[in-house]
Amino acid sequence: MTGIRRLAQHLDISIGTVSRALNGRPDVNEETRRKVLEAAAELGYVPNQSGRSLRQGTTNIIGFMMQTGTEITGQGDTFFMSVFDGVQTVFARHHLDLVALLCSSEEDPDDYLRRVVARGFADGLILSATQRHDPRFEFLAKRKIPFVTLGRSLTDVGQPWLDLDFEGMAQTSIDRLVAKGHRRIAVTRPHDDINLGHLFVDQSARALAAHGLTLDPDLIFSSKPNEAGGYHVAQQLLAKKDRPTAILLVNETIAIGFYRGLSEAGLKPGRDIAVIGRQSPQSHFLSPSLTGFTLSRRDLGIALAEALLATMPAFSHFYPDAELRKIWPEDLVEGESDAFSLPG
Amino acid sequence: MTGIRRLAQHLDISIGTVSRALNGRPDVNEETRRKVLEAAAELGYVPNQSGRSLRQGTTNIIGFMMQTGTEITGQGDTFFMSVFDGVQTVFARHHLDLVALLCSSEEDPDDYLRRVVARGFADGLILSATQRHDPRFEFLAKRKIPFVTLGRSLTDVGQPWLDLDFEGMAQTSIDRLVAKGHRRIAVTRPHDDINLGHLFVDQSARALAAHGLTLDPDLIFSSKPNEAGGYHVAQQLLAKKDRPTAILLVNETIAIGFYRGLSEAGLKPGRDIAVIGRQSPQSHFLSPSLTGFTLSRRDLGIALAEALLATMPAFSHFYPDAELRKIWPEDLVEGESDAFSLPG
DNA sequence: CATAGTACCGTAAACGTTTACGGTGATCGA
DNA sequence: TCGATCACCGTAAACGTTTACGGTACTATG
Repeated sequence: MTGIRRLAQHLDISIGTVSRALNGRPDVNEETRRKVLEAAAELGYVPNQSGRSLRQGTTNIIGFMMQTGTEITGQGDTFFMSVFDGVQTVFARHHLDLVALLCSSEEDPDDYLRRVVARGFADGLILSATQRHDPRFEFLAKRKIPFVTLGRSLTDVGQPWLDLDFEGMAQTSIDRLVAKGHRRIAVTRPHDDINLGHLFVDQSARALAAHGLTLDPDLIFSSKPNEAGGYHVAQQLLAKKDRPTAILLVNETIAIGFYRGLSEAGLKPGRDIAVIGRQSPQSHFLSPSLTGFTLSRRDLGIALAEALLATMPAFSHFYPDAELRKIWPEDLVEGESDAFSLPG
Repeated sequence: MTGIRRLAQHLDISIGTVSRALNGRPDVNEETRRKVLEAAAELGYVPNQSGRSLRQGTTNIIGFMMQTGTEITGQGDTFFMSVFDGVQTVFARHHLDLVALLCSSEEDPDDYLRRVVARGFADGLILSATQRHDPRFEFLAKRKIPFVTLGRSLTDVGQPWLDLDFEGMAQTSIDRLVAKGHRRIAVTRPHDDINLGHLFVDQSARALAAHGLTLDPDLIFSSKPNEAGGYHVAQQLLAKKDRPTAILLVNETIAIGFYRGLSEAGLKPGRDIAVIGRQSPQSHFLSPSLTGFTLSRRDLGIALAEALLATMPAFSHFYPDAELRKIWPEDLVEGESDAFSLPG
């Protein structure tokens, strides 16, 4: 005798009533409900998730898909941990659990997702590292699995998304640097086809064009999103004959390596080259201090969770006016790294 | 008509045979097995996990419990991502999935674990951030849930564990610094009751004692395991009248903040104070280069997975001689940060 | 008092698997 | 030819829930 049956026997009532009492159904006497809850606590009863989800086709789990490989690690770390925390605070209100679905670097992300969905693992999903053309979107849409993405994509199936304001960052940065007299400005972009790279580079080019300048294709540096990538960017940059006077770093983690690369060549950000990047817990301890964009990762996680729940029938009424598609604003924190300016 | 029943109907055989074919049972004709597998692939059939786990009481999921809070983030980031990758490569061989169980910073870890277990969420667990006295151990042992911990504890319920060699690191570091003439050596430790702090500090004291020296309680700095913690340690250290000439940093992430704190006061590691810490992807880009310990996180993950599986009846025969309790060796990478030495 | 309505509860089916058990036809040895 | 063995397959129960449905006792209403 296990589970709900044990509880029912202990109370000498039917399992149906026990279930109703526990699930807050109206048609159960408040007195018996009290007894049931009491006994459940006493016996440490927790509903078996397999039985429950088999019956209702729902798992109370939301999956956040991530890759465990070392390549993506650079941006996967503390950033997501903080986002998770925001997501959790929202989910906790609805008794939903968040788990990170860890796709091994050895497995194809699309295959992995297929498996997860077919198994009926989660009621909803959060995707990140969205590719420019992302087959996962259509797959999920076809199966009617609610999901939200952190990152826009050209593949649009009507799902909600949140994204960082890469275009705004590009625009603001370029305007700022041009105002300081810079004409030859470099940008970085991730090495893969992740969508944010396109957004950032394209907008940088447009912003430069608005000032009558062009983005030299030779000054677009691809880099892996980690410290080593930044170091490599510095090396590439230093090898150029006609060195740029300013650079935009799209990724948060590469600044550290980039600084190191510069300093090994005797160069200093803010004195010899203007650098604008993005803030992170690590970058706060760079010297000279980094001029860069910042945002509340926790708030981002909250918004992400709300956008997802707003599209799930069971929860949508809680979030009637959630922002389903939002470009998240970022603030520029002024540091010393872009102090370098050129005579008008 | 769904699931296995659909598949069976499509092939015009019974669901029992389909199930046996898919699960590799011996008593099924190889020809029919081929047909079943073919049809399964064609129709994209994947067994429903709820049904399966309800029946067999097993989930094929291993959970890695983590906290999402920002405090622990400092050590939760890239370190675990790499460990995950190693764990995954082992699990993939057995069709086990690894998920990260994200305990919100707002929830008590013990309560969270209780919930996870009661729900029958995972077949096995990996715990990290082990406390000196960790109630989770006894709880899991009582329920006979297989688990392995990353980190020793005073609470021993016979479970396998792997741990970093904090005592070895302390010993090696102290010996090395004493040989360079240092007498007044500071150490750091995590701010909470996590076990590794005790191991590290105690062994440092013993190692000093072996040289006839003592560990000044005033030179034991508690810090949060992140960059800000390191910065704070530097400030505390600089405020001492009788400043130590060397310091051991137990955590990987604090070096960056510590460096920054020193440099703001015009001090330089390796010139004004000897620093020994632990390597991380970030620390590679510190200047002067950090003398510190390193290890293969991926291999650690592999060993962790093997130790866990060795204690699970269904898999133990695959790992007859897995190391169930191992202190993981680390290598010292010599950098410039401990170049500072004192006259004999 | 008869009827309708209400509040509460028990019964049993259903979710999708796995697997013990039994059954069928074929092969084989005597 | 006949039983025994074997390879293979179908049947049905079971895992722990939820929930539609129906039933009972009580209350209200006329």
